[in-house]
Amino acid sequence: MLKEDSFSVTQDCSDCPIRHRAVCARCESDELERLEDIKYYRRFEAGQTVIWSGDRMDFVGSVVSGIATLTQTMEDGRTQMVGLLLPSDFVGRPGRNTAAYDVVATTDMVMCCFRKAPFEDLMERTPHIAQRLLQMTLDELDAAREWMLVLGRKTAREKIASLLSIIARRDASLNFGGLDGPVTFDLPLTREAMADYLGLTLETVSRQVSALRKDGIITLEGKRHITVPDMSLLLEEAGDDTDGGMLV
Amino acid sequence: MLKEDSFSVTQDCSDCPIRHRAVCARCESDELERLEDIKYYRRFEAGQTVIWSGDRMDFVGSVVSGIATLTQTMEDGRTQMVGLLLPSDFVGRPGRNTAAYDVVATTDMVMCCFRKAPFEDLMERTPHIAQRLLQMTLDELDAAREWMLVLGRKTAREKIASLLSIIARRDASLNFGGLDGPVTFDLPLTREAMADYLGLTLETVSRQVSALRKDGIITLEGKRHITVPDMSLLLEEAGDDTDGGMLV
DNA sequence: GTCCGGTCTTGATCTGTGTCAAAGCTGACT
DNA sequence: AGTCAGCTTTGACACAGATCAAGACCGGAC
Repeated sequence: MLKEDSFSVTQDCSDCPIRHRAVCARCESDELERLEDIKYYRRFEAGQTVIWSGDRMDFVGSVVSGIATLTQTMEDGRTQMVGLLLPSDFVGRPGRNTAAYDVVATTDMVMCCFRKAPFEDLMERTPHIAQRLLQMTLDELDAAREWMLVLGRKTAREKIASLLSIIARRDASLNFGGLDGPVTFDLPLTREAMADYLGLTLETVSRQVSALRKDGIITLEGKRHITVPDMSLLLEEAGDDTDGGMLV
Repeated sequence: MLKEDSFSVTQDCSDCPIRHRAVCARCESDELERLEDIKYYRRFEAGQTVIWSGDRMDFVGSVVSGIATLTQTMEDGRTQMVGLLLPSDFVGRPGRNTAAYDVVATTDMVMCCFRKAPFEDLMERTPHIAQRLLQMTLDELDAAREWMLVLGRKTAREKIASLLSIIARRDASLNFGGLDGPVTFDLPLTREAMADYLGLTLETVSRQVSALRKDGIITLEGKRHITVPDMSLLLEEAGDDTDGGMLV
């Protein structure tokens, strides 16, 4: 279950600042009005595991700001990140989930609760929203499968390039920036988190990031601020000339 | 698009031999009757790619017999299998799919076509079936995420053990067999296909299968017929003591 | 300022898996 | 029966990435 004391309601949803891909009081007001249910913000603080593997999800929500990760763990402690939650991403599903949600940076979410179970409501009362939910789930499935290719077949350098291009793309689309000129963004993950995502060690991540810098594919300011002079070069490094959307 | 000449209608669905997890004329007759649409068998022959990456899926169906795989490919030819279709599995989704479906062994499917687009029909006319579709998609997503852990963090030996235990479990559940005593099954995949699934080379697969045999975890008759004397030993090798369901 | 913990980089070495190569097996076809 | 092609096994070696270890950097607490 959600640990009730790990977050707090901060404000009403009415000034939701960004467009959400899922359900959101601002952007989908006409659809959600009819649900007549509660919409509100919740804030999750960094460093917490807010949903545990095996928890039942009794809500739907959309990320407004911050970043969280979805992680699978083995008994001996090995972990694999299986998803990244960035602003505009949707959270929530019927039944139990199998991965743990860890908050990396303070994250605000728009939560939508329902009088009945959220998913019964969604399916019965608003089939068109249910259809969107299905579409988003399928998108996540596609993303997971593309990531399987990254994990199974790409080299360390290609993996790093893949991750950077995903984050760059996500960032650009949120800020309505283009991918033609240089792209600049802040890396929201530590080297260790990147390693967890890519099935590598943090040392290898560090080395490969340095290598990409030496080769002029990326520029670093500090540890986290990255500029990509030419996205097509990065995509080439990723072994990924299709510039179609990848990942979550 | 489905290559229309790559399969043929063989018989009516009325004698559908197995229970399907998805939609099936026999098992869900009351639900599907109301759709008043065509249900029929189609046979796909081994060695074909029947659906290509980027194809639009204009049908839903369920595997009756045979085996097919879902594969992602890079431009340089590296491939990663991202899903396995075994009897009782469901196929079909709105929109385009990103992976190619390859038929490994002659596969019969129950196809359900609709007067309108299949997924509009599903969502609008039968929300309870739509809900099942969502649930199945989520199950696939869970499976994909568990597989990401396998690909990213497990050793070759653990990967082999994971794959074998998945197939053993699927096989046992289809044949209503238990997992307590010895489990026997036929490996439906070549060493190369196993390697594609596991992000390994076929040589490594061969070596690790031999190693598991030498260590008494499995017994081989011929190349493909496998007996697992004690499933718990195999699960331990997989680094996977939870005997919960994995993968597709 | 100094200390300190967390993060990141770099180096040296080790090892698991890939690569290349050769040969064994098995079933299908003539 | 022989032969052939596809699949599989096994060996020798190479190399990418892991592991172990030492420091560098950087921001916050005091």
